[in-house]
Formats: sequence, structure tokens, C-alpha cells
Amino acid sequence: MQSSAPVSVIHTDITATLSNCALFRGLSDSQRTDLMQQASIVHAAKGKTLYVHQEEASSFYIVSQGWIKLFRETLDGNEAVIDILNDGHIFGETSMFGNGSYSSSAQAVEDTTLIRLPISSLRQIIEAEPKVALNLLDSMSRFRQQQERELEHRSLQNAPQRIGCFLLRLCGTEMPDEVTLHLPYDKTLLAARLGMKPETFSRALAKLRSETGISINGAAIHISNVRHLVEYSCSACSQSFPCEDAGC
Amino acid sequence: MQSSAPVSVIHTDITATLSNCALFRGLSDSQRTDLMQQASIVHAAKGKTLYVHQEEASSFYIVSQGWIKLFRETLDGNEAVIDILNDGHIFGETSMFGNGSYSSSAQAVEDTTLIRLPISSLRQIIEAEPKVALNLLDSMSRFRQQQERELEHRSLQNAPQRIGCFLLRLCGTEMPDEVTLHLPYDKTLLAARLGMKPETFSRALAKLRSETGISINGAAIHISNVRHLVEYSCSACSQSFPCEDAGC
DNA sequence: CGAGGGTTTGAAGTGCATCAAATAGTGTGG
DNA sequence: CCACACTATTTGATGCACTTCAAACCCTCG
Repeated sequence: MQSSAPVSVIHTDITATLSNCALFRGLSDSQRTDLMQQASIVHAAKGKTLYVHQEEASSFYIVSQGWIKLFRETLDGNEAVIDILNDGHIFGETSMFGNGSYSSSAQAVEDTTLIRLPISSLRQIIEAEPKVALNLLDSMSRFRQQQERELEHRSLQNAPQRIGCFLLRLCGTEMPDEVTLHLPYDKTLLAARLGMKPETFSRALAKLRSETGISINGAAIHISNVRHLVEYSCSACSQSFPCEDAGC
Repeated sequence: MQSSAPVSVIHTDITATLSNCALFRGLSDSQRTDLMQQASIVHAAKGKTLYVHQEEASSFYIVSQGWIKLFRETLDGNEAVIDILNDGHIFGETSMFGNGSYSSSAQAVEDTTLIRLPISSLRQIIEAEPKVALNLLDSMSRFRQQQERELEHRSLQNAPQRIGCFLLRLCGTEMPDEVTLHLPYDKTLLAARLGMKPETFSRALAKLRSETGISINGAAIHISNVRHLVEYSCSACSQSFPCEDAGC
């Protein structure tokens, strides 16, 4: 898109994104500058595959602006969505451990701007700066809890409840009486993210509407009675409502 | 069980378990001794709950001998099994991050011996010894990949395939032509671990037998043609066969 | 032997997937 | 600005996988 931006603007982008990223919290300015030397900006057009599962890893990424899908796919073309990430999120970094290959594939959901850094510089900075190791541990444990929740939802919640739960996480941690929100990406992708087929998603959303009184207008969803939705969705969940993190 | 063992034996147990644990690899003898001072042995009888989801955490554990179930349960009594751990595995340690509470409940599947350590000493040793932070990162990334695989299996494999895949992981990384193995814990628990009901497990195992020619005698399973089982189970999976880690 | 848990089997129901087709929405070139 | 092409979404009809409820069976252990 703006690949003709002047150098100064690019640098601003990198610094802004890096300081926006929890992983590098606590670094000194000089350490950040060092990182910037190694970083490059990548523009990934919608549908662009950044890497595939089990490919040998050389880089990891930070989303500057856009959406990235992490997924795994079988030989016969089925795919399981692991996560969908946006601004400030990091991915591909776990390839630093284990056998050094990516544990899933990554693809741009829409035109996306990313920062690419070599795995080797992550290794260096972790060894040089213990804070970064702690930041990384923190982000990994957060992700881990998210995955545990996901696994629970897949086994205990039905399709309408999973959608309801997703909507509630979009609301954030405060619990207003009513709220209007927009689905962050298209319904087909959201269906995959929630482990169901598009047709099932459509029907499940309709059922959620009739059961909880939400109203739907394309990607815009109005929840007139949040408490009602909480009762409907969270009854089959081990967590009490404001389920913190909203990593869509 | 052997709660009347003499002190020297207990110390031997602790040192053996600690050095068996990947998390503490690379520590000096004196650092290990320090840890031992803080450690205590816990005997958990079958069914004993060590902690529950969202409880404030003060300790984490290492399995010395036995089996531990990590799970989450809803108000209406449904539960989702997150993981089942045995000797050398660590759990509860992620409570060090986030809001300091456990992200799932833990229960002894059978009489189990554990080592308990305070979260605070984990924090100390991580800050004092960067190696431990790296070890922990390594173990968390391993777990993360395991969870990603799990999520994939739940969405792409059917019940018989999930069982077959589990059996193959029990075989380890070498791929013999044929093998006899024993289920590590009872079928009801295994069913939960694989995200299905006991009845479904029973029927799915029978189907796996008729489709792949394995033979079943209680908990003993003989696989006469491993390649056949691989074809049957792994066709719906993104990973090529020897799927490494066998964290049951 | 008898009690109790684990496991299997049967019959019926439910939820989601699949296949097929209609409809709505979006961007394109004329 | 409209018609077309293409994609996203919805709707309908049907099938299959897993669950549920119920009962039998099996096995171990006191």
C-alpha cells in the first residue's frame, strides 16, 4: 500500500510498533535502536502466506496494522484455526524453541503491515536482557490460558454459546448494560476461528438472536441486554464473566 | 503410602525428582540444595484435589510418581480435561504470571507423590539464573505446541482417529512394525482426555479395531500393523507421523 | 459372595456437517 | 450510474457422529 513512504516515516512506524509491543517493554532506547537495525517492514497483501507449518524458521513477526491468521492444515485441505491476531501481537516466536520450525502456518487475513525480526536477534536480546525473557514468559502464559479456555469452550459450549462468549469478549472487561459492536473480520473466518462451518455459524447466530434478543445488521451487533447474554453463554463455562483478555 | 520413609530417603526422592525435571537443568549443586530447602513432599491420595481453578496460587508442583489431571469445570458439573501429567512434569507454574491464580484445577488420578515448591522461589530462581527462564520458556513452548495440536485434533479428527493418534504417541518416536502397549490410565479418564464420553470411547475403540486390525484385551492393546494405524489416524492431521512428544 | 466402579451395549435424540441453491453485498469495467 | 462477476451469507433438506439415558456385564477387592 504505502510502500513509497519516506524512510523517516518507516522508522516512526517501527519504533511505534516496537514500543507498542509488550515483549519489548522495559528496554532502553539504545536496545530498541539496536533492534530497529535488524527489523524490516513487511507488507502482506490479503491472502499472503508468511510461512507454513513445519517450515524451518528464521524470523518472527509483530503485527503493526492488520489481521493475521495462524492455522494448521491437513493434506486433504481441511484447516484448523489456532488464533487470529491484530496490532501489537507477536507470532512465530515459539519457533525459537523445540526443533526450530514453525508450529503452524501464518497468513494475512487482509492487507497487513508487519515487522519482521530474525529469530537470532530474539535469542540475543533474551540472553542479554532478562526482562525480555520475563515478558516473553508472561505473553506465553497468557496465550496458554487462552488456549486452555478455547479447549474448554470446544468441549463444553455449543455453537450459539461460543458465539455469545466471543461477543462478550469483544466488549472488554467492563460490563455495560447494552452495547453495539462490530465483528472484527468476516463471518466465514470467525466461524473457523470458533471451530464451526459458515452455515452453522449463520444458524447459530440466528438462534442466539432469538434466545437472547440481540439484533444483527450485517457485521454490526447490538446487545440490548448484556446480562441476558452472559447468562446464556457463560452458564456452560468454568469462568465467571468478565473473562479478561480479548485476543480475538 | 510410604509416608514413614526415613529422612534420607525423602531427600533422595527430592533430589532425584528435581534433577529429573527439565526446568532445573543446568543448575549448580548448591542452587539445587537451596531449592530443596524450600521443597516439601506431598502425598496425594487418588481423587485428592490439589487446587481449584481461579484459586489464588502460592505453590507449584512437580510430579515425582503418579498421575495428575488438570481440568476446568462448570457450575453444572461438566468438566474439560486440559492435560494429564506424570513423572517429571511440572504444573501450576504459570500462576506466576497474570493475576496470580491457577488457570485450571488439579487432581490426583491415583495415589501420587509430588514435590511442592513456593511460587516465590520460582520467581527468585528465575531472576537469579537466566538458564531457568530459558528452560521454562522451552517447556511452555512445548506445551503450547501440544495444545495447538490438541485443538487441531478436536476439530479435524473423529473419535476413532483421535484414539489411534493417542496410541501412536504412546509408541514414542521410533516406528516399529508392530507393538503391544498398555493404556496408561483408565478408559473413562482417557475418554475425557480425548474430549469424548466413555460410551463414545468404547464404540470408537471397537471401530478402530475393525478398521485397523488392532486387538484389544482390557488395557492391553496390540497393534500388528503400525503403518496401517498411521494411515488411518494421521490422514486427518497436519503433522507427519512421528509426532514427537508423548505427554499423555 | 456381594458391592461398587469401570466398561460395554442398545435405542433414541441432538447438534453440527454436508450438499445444494437462493440471496445479498461488493467491486469492476463499460 | 448501471450491469456483471464474484464472493459472502443465508436457507433448506438430509445424513452422520456423538451424546444421552438405560441396562447389562465384567472385574476387582473386601
